[in-house]
Amino acid sequence: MATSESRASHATRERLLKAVEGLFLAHGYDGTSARMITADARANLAAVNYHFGGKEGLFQAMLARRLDALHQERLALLDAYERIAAGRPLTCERILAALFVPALRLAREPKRGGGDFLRLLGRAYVDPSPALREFLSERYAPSIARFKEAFARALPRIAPRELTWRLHFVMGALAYTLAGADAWKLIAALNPADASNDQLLLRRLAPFLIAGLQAPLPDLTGEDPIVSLEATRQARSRGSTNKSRASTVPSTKAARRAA
Amino acid sequence: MATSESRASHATRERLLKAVEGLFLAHGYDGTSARMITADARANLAAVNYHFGGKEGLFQAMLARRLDALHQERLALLDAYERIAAGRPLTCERILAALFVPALRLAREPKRGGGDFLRLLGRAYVDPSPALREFLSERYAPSIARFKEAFARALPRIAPRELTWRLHFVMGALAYTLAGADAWKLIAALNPADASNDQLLLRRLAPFLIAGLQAPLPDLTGEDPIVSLEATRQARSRGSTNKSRASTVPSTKAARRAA
DNA sequence: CTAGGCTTCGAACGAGCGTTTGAAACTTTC
DNA sequence: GAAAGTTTCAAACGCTCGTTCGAAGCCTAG
Repeated sequence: MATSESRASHATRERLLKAVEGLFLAHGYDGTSARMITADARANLAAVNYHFGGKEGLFQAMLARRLDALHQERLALLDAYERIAAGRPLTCERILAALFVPALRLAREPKRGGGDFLRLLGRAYVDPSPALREFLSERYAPSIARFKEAFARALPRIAPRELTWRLHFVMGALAYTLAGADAWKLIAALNPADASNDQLLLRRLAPFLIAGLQAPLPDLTGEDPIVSLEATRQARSRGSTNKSRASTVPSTKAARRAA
Repeated sequence: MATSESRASHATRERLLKAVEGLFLAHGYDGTSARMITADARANLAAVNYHFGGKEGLFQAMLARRLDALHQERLALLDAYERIAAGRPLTCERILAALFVPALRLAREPKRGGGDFLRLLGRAYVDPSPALREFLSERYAPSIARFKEAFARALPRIAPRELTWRLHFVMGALAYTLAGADAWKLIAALNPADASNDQLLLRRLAPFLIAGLQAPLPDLTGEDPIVSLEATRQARSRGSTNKSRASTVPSTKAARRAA
């Protein structure tokens, strides 16, 4: 003990983490190779395995460094709210605030999160690689469980099974919207006071998520009310623009015969 | 001419398209290999190159088959709305309806879309592979341009540059939310009348997107109103749960020394 | 100054990747 | 039923992947 994790500069470690952060954002897990990372970090190829045990370990360390802080603050905020509530169930608004206020705060802290934090959150949420999916779902399962419990007390009418799905949806919509909101912020690049956009954005997002959480269970059994009031006839009767469109994708057989 | 595209059964082509659809949904572009696809489709490895010219061509053909129909219906609906409007600008609600009503309709048509259509839409939108990103942005640029033009007429106060960003955000939020809404639908797996959930979902999403589109330009210049009303003190003063957390990710140096 | 633990380095390994090839099998046409 | 065209097949190609290895370099403590 006390040997590693402390003394030396670990400059290479830091450079690798920085590099993999940017590359993961741009290319995802499968699209980022160890050689790309070490080239970007100006480190030797073997450094990934030496410092992190492999590509998977490097990505997990990068994600843990960013997301541990997020879930830590989320739980702290949830604790604070529940202490204030003194036993009574929290409102959905409060629980949602505990979910995304820390995300916004970290996005504004260059040290623990940074400007790309929200985009990183979105990427991590949608990346299909099992190495990341398993890591995230395992490591943050306790945090998710705490929030699920809070929602269960706030929404006693929703069965636990359904609540699991809805919470999953909330987390997804949150990550997705925040990730999108990052591009949003680029709009105000000229104006340095871009902060309140986040606040406005979430003020609008919250009612949407709350409505979704409280939505009635599927017992309306209506025939098919969908899309009924919206132009059922137009798009069908008209042959649309024209049908020459599909030819843009070559069928390749013709291409090979030509050669 | 007239030789290909028509006569034979093309059963292998169809099986490959079906297989790549499911595999892309589960593993993304980089995570899906040609060998996985041909194994799943019970076809020879070379079939991918014979029928589609390569892995990239197969993915593009699969996406084109699903998304061409979407954008075709979107444009047809936009045309219909503009014909009714007779020169006057459309409302944002109408334009948004032209964007996502076709998506919902295709999701309910097993032939041209299918139950996984919305998830496929989301995956396609977030996949980081250049082969897909370039293809999508090039092929559907005209469609996007048409909608941007419609929004520009509906929102004359928003500068074109900003509108580009906001439209991009709308498309993202739409795809993301619809993709999330698919998991949503699994809730009602028991109940076959799960249709109106989509409608409800989009009824809530539309006001959110419209508010975002019409949001005032960043001129509030407030100091830093963010997160001010939400628990600035609690999460900081308290050391949160405990700091033993980070040990779950091994530093690998210790692991290697132990061996 | 020297010994010993970290860290870096170049080189190589086996495995899996997308793609190519030429022959075999099948289908269609006359 | 032979000829021509289309599709399938097994095998191999060159390449990149993540990982491993032993030697060399570096820093620090004795």
